[in-house]
Amino acid sequence: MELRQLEYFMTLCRELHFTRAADKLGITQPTLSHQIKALEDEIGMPLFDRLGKKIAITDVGLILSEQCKNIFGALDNAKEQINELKEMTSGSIAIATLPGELTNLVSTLLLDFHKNHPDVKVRVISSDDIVQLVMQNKIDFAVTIVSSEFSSDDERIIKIPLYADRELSIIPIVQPCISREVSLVLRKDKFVGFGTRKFIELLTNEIIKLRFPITEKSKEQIRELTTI
Amino acid sequence: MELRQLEYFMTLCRELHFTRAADKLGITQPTLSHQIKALEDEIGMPLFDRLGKKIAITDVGLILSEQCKNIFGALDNAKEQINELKEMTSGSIAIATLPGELTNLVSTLLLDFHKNHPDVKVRVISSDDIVQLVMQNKIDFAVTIVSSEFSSDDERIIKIPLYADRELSIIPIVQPCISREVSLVLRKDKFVGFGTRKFIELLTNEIIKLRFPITEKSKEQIRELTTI
DNA sequence: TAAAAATACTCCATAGGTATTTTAT
DNA sequence: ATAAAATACCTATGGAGTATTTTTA
Repeated sequence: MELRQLEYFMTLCRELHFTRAADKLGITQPTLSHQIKALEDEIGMPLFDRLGKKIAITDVGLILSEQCKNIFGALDNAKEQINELKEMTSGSIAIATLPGELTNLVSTLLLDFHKNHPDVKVRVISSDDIVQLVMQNKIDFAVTIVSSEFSSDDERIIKIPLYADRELSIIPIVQPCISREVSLVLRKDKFVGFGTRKFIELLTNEIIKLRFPITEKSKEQIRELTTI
Repeated sequence: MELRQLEYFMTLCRELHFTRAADKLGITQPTLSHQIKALEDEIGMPLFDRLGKKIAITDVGLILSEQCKNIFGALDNAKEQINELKEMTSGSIAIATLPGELTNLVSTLLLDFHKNHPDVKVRVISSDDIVQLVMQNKIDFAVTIVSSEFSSDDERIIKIPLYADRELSIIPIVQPCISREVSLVLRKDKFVGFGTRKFIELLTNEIIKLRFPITEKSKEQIRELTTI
């Protein structure tokens, strides 16, 4: 069984007409007949009922066609995801972070990223006036700390919260809610194109991974405090 | 791209060693190298990093392998389902029903079944002493009305409720609960083998479909009564 | 009898093999 | 020095084509 044969089969399912299906596939009718027969022989049961000039799909054919939808769906997914990756293997990305811990955090991630995508030029800018840089299109996106109520007056700006300090607020008595959060800030119109979306996914995953132990530790400390 | 190549690819993913993978596949190492290269050429990116003697899967390879799992999963499903159908295309089935409406119901379904599986001999017995027939192995299974508390003293007997009259009991004032239900009765040791399982699935689906409008209508009537 | 599918055969593209070279431990 | 992958080249299976026959509406 080969993908080519399944492709032929699915076209014939749609057309229910050998000559027409063969035409759509850019092959001749005898070739299609042969390949369908080969499939049927391998399966050991007919896929179509030959009712004179008309043909109809059998139960077996129906089962196969259902699974073929999954197969070709998976192939499409693979192609789409790979194309996203391809877009990441060239071009350049400029990122800004607040000076301090965040800069180190992002830098570490970028070392890994550079290893996997050596052809992508990445520039990291450490600045205090980050949102301005995003708005002026000087950088692709920024990782920074903003108040959780932050929303830019510019509609093109998107804020993606990565983690919030107020995680600790589950015990408000011990630690009052700090309403600020580490966020990814970027322009809406930058969100698509040259693999930025994929890169952001990667970045957020890694940041969440990195921060997780800290959060855990905090929770542990809180639990200790509360179980006295 | 062909299934054969994806098969090769998945084996190489597991082995991470061309010679060993080729050996497992029953082909030679150069053939495997060729086919993997052909895949990589078609995709336009390497699937494996060649690090001297060791090889490692790339991000692209990882994406493809994930989707391949879905593809081969779908193929396995197709094969399994088709094999179930195959078992249904020969042999014989004997069914018993209570005289009356049920017999007609089942007969209608059997006409369709016979059309799709002309090689299967189906015998329908209309009898009052149904459970006895099942227990004596004289029939494969029965569709009958039993009390909802029914359970045979014979451990080999299985009861599969198809639908219950007490559906109506949601408004106990209008229609008191009738604790009897239409059930499929069969022997546990008959449950597997020559497609009986698949046929029961088909039968229950059809019966539920046939009864559904009636149930719906009842529900409608009930709603009308209650919304006065 | 006309239109569609099946069959018979021929051809060549490519999967697969053998022999060898290259490369990295 | 050795083990593994890549490369070169050859072979042959089977996918695809043309010509023809069979079938049925």
